[in-house]
Amino acid sequence: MTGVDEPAHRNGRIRDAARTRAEILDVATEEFARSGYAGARVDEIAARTRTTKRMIYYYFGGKEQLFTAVLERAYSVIRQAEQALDVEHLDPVAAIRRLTELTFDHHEAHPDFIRLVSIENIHEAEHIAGSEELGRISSPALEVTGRILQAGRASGLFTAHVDAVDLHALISSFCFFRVANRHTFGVLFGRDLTAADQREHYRNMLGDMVIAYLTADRSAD
Amino acid sequence: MTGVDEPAHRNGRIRDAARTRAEILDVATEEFARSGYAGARVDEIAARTRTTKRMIYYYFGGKEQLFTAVLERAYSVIRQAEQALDVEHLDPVAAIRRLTELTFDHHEAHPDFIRLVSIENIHEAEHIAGSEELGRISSPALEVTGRILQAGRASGLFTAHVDAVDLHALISSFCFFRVANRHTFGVLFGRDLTAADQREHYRNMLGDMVIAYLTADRSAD
DNA sequence: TCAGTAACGTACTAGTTCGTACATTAGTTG
DNA sequence: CAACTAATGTACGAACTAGTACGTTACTGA
Repeated sequence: MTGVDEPAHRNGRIRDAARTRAEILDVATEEFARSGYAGARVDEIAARTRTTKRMIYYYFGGKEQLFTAVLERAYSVIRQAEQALDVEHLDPVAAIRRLTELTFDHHEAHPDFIRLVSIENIHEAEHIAGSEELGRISSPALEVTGRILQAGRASGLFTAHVDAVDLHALISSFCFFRVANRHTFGVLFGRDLTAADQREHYRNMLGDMVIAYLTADRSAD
Repeated sequence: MTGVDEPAHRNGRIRDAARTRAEILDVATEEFARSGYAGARVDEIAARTRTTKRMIYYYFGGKEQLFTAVLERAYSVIRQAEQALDVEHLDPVAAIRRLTELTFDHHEAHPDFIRLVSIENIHEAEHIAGSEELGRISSPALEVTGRILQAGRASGLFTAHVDAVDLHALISSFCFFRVANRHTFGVLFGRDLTAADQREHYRNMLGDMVIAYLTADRSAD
């Protein structure tokens, strides 16, 4: 029985540019994340799609441009999720904790994305350099953070001298490290930072730390 | 004029197994850090030493084993530096701040090491897996941290529920992220986390955060 | 001093990998 | 419905790359 929306042609060949493109991106994301940029094989990516290598060059031009496209899509997925953050009704401390937990959860849920970021940094961000698109989609998340910080300072609760970018770096650091470096950390220190039964522990730890930092007594300063 | 300790042979060829081995490791460290495991070229490494590719296979057996040797040496260098930490005479808060700054400075000083760790995590630590040597040399640093934490808790200053491994992860996270992800972070948020004039700012920020976390008022718990 | 061995160099190959020339077919539009 | 174009498939090649077969030379110890 053939699918209702997939007309059976002579050799099952249908034409759907969007689907072919998307399928290539899906498989390429996995392959690049698994093997790194140089380690990924164009032939292997092609073999795991329903199309051929020819189509990768047809749609993307080459391996480099394919990797760039993979990165751009991966970033936009993450940023879209951040947009959904709704904390304006919460008090600053609760809002920061919510933001922290959202970041934590997203890193946990997208290990492939994290690997891609690691890989792109090995290559000194050369594939996304000059993409003002990425700069643009990154700022909205910071604006929410900035408003929370302002509210916290206005109410006298927050005392730390950080802006939204620094705070974002601080929060992302632990979330990123915990997932990205879990393998070497496990070998060196015998502890799995991503063990399921420790998830709440680390999630709370990060939240506690960020709140403690922002609200610390600085009367001695 | 020839060097005093380099006897001039017919074709300037001298034999020094230790030096040849070390030179290969030096060049391989750079090359792997620059290009990743798959991106690194054995021929390129050989070309940048005073010896030939044949010697890489003679001393290390192959590309994989060479990479493993590079990682093992890089880790042992870092750990040796941590051994030098002398904080037993300081009060717990000052000791933690000192430990934090040492970690921060070491990450800043060894970007190649950080890249190697990123790369090894892309490969899920397969090259150092099973090296009990690395597990052994990692623990001494934790013991120092553990003693500081104990002293801090004993004096009632430290209230946080973390052990040495968690604290190490916390501190390393920011130090690592700041160096490892500086390229993509720069493109996305327009800020260079490793800018020289911001160094003190971030060094203090991390120290403040760790201290705030460890000493936070937990009377509400 | 001379035989043995550790250290080293050259030249080559088998297999891989990115990319493309060329051929073909499914939709689409006038 | 016939030309046209977007989308697709096949087969191949040039360049690269890890690894090795084979030969040579410096050092060491008896």
